[in-house]
Amino acid sequence: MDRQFAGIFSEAFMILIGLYYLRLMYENFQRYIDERVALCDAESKLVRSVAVIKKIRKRQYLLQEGDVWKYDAFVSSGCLRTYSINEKGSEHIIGFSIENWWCGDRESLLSGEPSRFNIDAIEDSELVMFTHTNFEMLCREIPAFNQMVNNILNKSFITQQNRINASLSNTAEEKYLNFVKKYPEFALRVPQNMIASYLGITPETLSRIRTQTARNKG
Amino acid sequence: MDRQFAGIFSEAFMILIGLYYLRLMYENFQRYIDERVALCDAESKLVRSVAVIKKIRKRQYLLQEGDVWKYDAFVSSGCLRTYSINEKGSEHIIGFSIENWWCGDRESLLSGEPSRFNIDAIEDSELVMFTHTNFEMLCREIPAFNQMVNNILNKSFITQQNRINASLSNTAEEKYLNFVKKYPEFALRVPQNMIASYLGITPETLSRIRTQTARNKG
DNA sequence: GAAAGCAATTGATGTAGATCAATCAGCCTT
DNA sequence: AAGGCTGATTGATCTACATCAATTGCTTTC
Repeated sequence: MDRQFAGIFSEAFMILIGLYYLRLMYENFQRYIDERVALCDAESKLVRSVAVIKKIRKRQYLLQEGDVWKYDAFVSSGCLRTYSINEKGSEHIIGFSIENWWCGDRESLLSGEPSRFNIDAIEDSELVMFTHTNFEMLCREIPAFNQMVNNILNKSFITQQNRINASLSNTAEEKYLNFVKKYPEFALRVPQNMIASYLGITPETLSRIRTQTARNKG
Repeated sequence: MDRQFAGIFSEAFMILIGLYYLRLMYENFQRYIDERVALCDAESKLVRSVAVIKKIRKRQYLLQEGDVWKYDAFVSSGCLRTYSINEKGSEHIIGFSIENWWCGDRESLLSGEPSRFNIDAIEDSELVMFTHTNFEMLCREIPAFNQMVNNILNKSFITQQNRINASLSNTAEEKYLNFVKKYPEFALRVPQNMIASYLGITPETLSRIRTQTARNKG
């Protein structure tokens, strides 16, 4: 009897912990939204009602090449990478996503074609996801939400433009130094070989660049 | 008396020709819109009422580094390039815009900061331009217009994503062959040295690639 | 706590593509 | 028709970065 009680208790406890975590994970997204737009109570509830929370472990795939991507996904904690694999079998990292970034393959999402990219977790991660249908509904129903999404898209566009410019104009060393300046968080969390891949250089070259610049600084 | 009449006549004639051209230039934009959205008469007129038509000559600047870009610009004929100049003084072409493309510097437009890019005409060109304030008004007043703009932005984002992927994954030759496949119009109209700059290779390398691939095809 | 993976470093060597330089061809100008 | 630009081609050489290979220090795993 005692034991049974303990069992029930611990089960209930686990459920509570589970709910608590879910709340935490969503709260980060809530905060992100609140910082950007002022939603009324009904609107907030609408958003919350279609949000799906997903946890994925380090090394786990969120998307595999060949699959169709159907979500809009917000990273509430952790870190993921989006990358392609070319015919020669080498990986090239298109982008990283940490807390408060979005991730996914927009091309596959909008075209309905299978993705040419892979996305996997570099750290255990937590996501707030929306099916694209729901996401479009939110954009339609909540103009301010739509406006926010638009801003994000605009910013991403600009970021990519700058990355293209950098890839054309800069040497390997310049690319790395600019990267560190622009994304110091990444430089600390992401393994060096992945940063190299993102910059379009080999891990060996990046290692040499680092020892050289460190030497020059004294 | 005769001569004076001839003068007036020819002047009126020139004005008519001028008006005719303006109509033509705008018509291309009108067609572009009509292919994408169904606007009612009042909406079409609203768009037309804030459109400004601009002609620029080959080699003329549309935007110079350091200036703030304030427009949304549609290319109704001709061809332009957007490029940056790095500290070493070398030019790098970020993008080309031909008929039915848009051009400008979104970063400067949205941030209000001076642009780091130059835009000039590769051919005599005709543009339909909107001040950003007017353009935002159109997006606000005409939901379908807003939707169209959003689609364009999404597509541009995807295009850039793919360009980044190509720049990381492909050899110079692959980049060129993909470029020709994807944008055959450009390959014909744009001088080779500019294509090289766009691809991030030197004109010499591009020339060698071309002779080699031609030889291989027999 | 040994074994197995994985990431980073360092060295030796290779190469795609850059740079430098000269020539050539097609133009616009006068 | 002649000179002057601009862009393309070709050759010789150079170099930034890649590739290959070995070593070392880690985490992860059983």
